[in-house]
Amino acid sequence: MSGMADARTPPRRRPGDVGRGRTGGPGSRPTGARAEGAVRRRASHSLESVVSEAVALLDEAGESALTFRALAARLGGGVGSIYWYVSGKDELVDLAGDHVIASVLAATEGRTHAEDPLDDVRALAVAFFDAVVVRPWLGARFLGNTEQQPNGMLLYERLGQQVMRLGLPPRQSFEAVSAVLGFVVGTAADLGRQPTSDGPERDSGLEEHVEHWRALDVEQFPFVHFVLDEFATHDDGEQFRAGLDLLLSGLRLQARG
Amino acid sequence: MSGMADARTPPRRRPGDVGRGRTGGPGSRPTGARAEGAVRRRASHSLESVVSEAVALLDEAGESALTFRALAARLGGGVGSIYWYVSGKDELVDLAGDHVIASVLAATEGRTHAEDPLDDVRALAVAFFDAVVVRPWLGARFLGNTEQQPNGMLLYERLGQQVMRLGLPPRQSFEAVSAVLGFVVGTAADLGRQPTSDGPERDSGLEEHVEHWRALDVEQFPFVHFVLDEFATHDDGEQFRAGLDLLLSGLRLQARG
DNA sequence: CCCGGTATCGAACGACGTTCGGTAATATAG
DNA sequence: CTATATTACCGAACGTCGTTCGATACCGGG
Repeated sequence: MSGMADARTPPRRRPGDVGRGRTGGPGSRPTGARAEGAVRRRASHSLESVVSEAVALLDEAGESALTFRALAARLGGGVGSIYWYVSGKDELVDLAGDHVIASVLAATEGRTHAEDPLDDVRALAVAFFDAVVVRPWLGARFLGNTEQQPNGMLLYERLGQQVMRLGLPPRQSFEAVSAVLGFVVGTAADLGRQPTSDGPERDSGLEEHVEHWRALDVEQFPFVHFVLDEFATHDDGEQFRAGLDLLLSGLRLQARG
Repeated sequence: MSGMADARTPPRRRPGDVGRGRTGGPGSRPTGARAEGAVRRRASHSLESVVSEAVALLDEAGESALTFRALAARLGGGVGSIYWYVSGKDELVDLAGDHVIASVLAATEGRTHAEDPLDDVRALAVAFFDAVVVRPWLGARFLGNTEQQPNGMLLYERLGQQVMRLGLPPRQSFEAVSAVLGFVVGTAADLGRQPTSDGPERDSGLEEHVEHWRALDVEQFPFVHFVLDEFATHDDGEQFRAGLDLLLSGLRLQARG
């Protein structure tokens, strides 16, 4: 977005190829802790700590909170050090997203396949949705990138393997998986907007929203008034699953046809 | 994203309430043209010109190209002037998005209702998709805001009115409209990534992508290889409509329930 | 003519991503 | 053990960004 004008020059190098920068060498310490006596004045990082602290920062205070300066402070080091592990902010956010997807995959791994392939698809979709809905930054960034990151790829494959069991031709299988993924990410990003204020007032601005809707002219907005109560009392997860079921029942229909 | 730290203080005022800042006064000129003789050294703007130039900037060169400095230069004026019309960048992008949605609404207005309500839903959804898929900035920004902007609200209502004709109860109607909108925006944002390179090489990086997929291990990624050819030859619009039809056929099933 | 509201201007500010020369810590060689 | 190379870290400095603010031009009504 700024700084130099032009092409993306990669950093000098990367420690290993994947994983930690300082694997297990002597004096290897956890996440950038401070001096452990009186020795060692410089901090020590690792790709893992950089990425997971980035995720923490994003989860705690949103996309705007992830700055190289804030991240460096959190790691107890300097700004420039981060560039040893990532080539820039884009890559950092990509890695953070992939990190989250990895946890989704881990959480759903090993689940024995249900008899109905679509039950497996649903379970995977719901798990992914739950991870994205509380992370607006993930939805916004991952649209369009989902199938590019390693773990995004794995998620895509896992979903696809279940759809394959339906016996549809390649084209329809491809379209089905893309549709499910698009729906999940789109809906999750669309719904994930609660300020998470869990104090005494946890309207999270919803009542305010409802009031705004109610104030609209009934004759000009008949539908809005028709569904106003539903909007006021809706649960995001339920709403998502209802939409997902519409999509999946359409898919089942196609599989039978 | 930066500058001052805290609360959003609105600007001094807004010229009218909606529309032009200098409505039709003497010497009112189109979009910030330069001096028309030797007189008048200062530029003159309007909310409309500010917003439409912002849209043009976004469409021509993407989200990062929308800068207050670039916009001011395009309008032939100074940076500070823009703040007379909008309170900040957020509002500017919101207005730009609403501007685009307004054009979608205008383009689909007056279409006589088809016999099948779902045909109307589909037409509206496709029109909206087409507008978003070529505008990544719209998708990314409008997730979660869709139902907040005036024209977003109108789009929601228009979609809802067609769904109402299915005779479903409020809850299911609400869920259906939300699902369709989420799917449209999500999928559009997901697909809208062509670099629009229309030179001799218009792979737009797709072949590169295909190669990357092909290189994956067949045993570990059976689904990816199963749909590889489809991915290589797919058309975004077709893919979207196929997914939309799945969703709509599920909805039809529910309406017959 | 002047005067007050309206609209425009651009220098300046702080935060941001990124670069780069320098340096500490460690590994390896002699 | 010393010398040297490699690895990892550091933070001042640069250019761009959104935003603010006092100054100033424009304009219609007294």
